[in-house]
Amino acid sequence: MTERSSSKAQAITSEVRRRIVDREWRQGDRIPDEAELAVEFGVARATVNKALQMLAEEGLLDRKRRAGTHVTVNPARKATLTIPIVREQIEQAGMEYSHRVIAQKESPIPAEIARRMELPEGRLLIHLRTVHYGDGKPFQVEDRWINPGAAPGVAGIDFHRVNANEWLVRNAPWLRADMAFSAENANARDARLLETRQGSALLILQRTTFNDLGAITTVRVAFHPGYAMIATH
Amino acid sequence: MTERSSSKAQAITSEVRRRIVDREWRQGDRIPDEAELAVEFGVARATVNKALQMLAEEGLLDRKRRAGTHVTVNPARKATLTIPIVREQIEQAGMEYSHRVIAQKESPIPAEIARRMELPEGRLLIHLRTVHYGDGKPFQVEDRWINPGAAPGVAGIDFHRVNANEWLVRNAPWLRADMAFSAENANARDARLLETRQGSALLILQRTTFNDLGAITTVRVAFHPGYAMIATH
DNA sequence: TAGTGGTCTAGACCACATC
DNA sequence: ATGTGGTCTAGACCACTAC
Repeated sequence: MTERSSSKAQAITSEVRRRIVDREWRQGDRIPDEAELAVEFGVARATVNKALQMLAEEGLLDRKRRAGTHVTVNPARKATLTIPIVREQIEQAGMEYSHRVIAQKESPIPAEIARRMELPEGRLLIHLRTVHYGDGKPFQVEDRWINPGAAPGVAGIDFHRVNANEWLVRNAPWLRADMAFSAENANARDARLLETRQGSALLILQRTTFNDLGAITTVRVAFHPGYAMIATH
Repeated sequence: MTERSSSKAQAITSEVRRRIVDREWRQGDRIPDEAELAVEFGVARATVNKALQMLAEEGLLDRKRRAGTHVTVNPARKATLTIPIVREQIEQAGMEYSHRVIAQKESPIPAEIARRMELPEGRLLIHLRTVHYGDGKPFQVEDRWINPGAAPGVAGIDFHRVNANEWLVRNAPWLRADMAFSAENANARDARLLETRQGSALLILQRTTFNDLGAITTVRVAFHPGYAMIATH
């Protein structure tokens, strides 16, 4: 084995990855079965199983009962994004965090929001618009709808004093989330709040979270121009 | 246990998730240790271990030796994006795929590309610009640099005939990838190729891949206006 | 230093897809 | 029908770190 790692399973993933990258095992090839690899590497089959399952999750291997394990032909690229809590992100960058609530009120939800939250149109939800700043410079604008029906206790909260994101994270854990990234030209309101010119390209993140009571919250985040979201693999 | 699932470990993750969402176990709480849960659920400790490790990877639990397992206080939201191969994506949408190579030539790399690829400035690489179409409508514009030093055999390929993305995926598997999403206003060239107006907000994906020989390729993909990248959790 | 999670093993049985 | 991966078990030892 070329690589020593913290664990045997890790060492096996490294070695299998190497064989694939060095094209000893090519796309579409069937690789030896778990029992054979267990003998080759001198470990239990369960250890090989763990290693190969990690690589399958990464998308490098295709595994099927009876058919065996094959090197994936067209690996779809998977990327993991971490969407941090705004305040933490800003503070980690060494800037001072602040935020300003532009509006907090109860409103009937428009059709688009109803669709995203899988709720009937016109339902009364809490509508919240906030700007988050780093060292006084606008970092992101947040347009959020909160469903008290799925977030008990939210009705009495004054989000001028409490950060909505953090209150929700702490008090309404979710089971499922929908998320989408896109780009939009800044409208007049975005431009004003982000202190940029109308038409600037903004990275937009839309996220809706659900628990067993339904949609908790949906939010549209517009980042300041030039912001890039980094992913890893 | 409330939920029956395909496997015991899955059933345990569901039940633990339920206890967290229902706030039986609250943020910061220490949960029972693996041995106790194994007794409660009537399974081996290894099975509990597998279940809790899955939840820890998801970010719902914090696990430390000796300190035990705690419900994460500020769960950072993780999202997994799948970046499909263009052709497959277009065909899956029921459209006919085509592409057009705008330029293929050897050029010295500019500073920005050199930095991204961790190569010396001025090195001669293959520079490729391609537009991908769905039913004849521009879907994305790709501006790519390929390093023959890390992708042996690439020098002789005519990318007018072979799709670069697919050739690379098949012939130069990577070990590491850097990736970033951002938004840019369409420049004149983007606008012309995507058949949109200059200044449109475009979702931009930049990706650089590496193997043990160094950077294989770096690419800037500009999607057509309105495109959204969907993530799951 | 002791309690907790991390990992591994040898063996077993099962589920599934292909042969 | 049979070979392959999926999962589980009981037990063991180890590595970390909070106490």
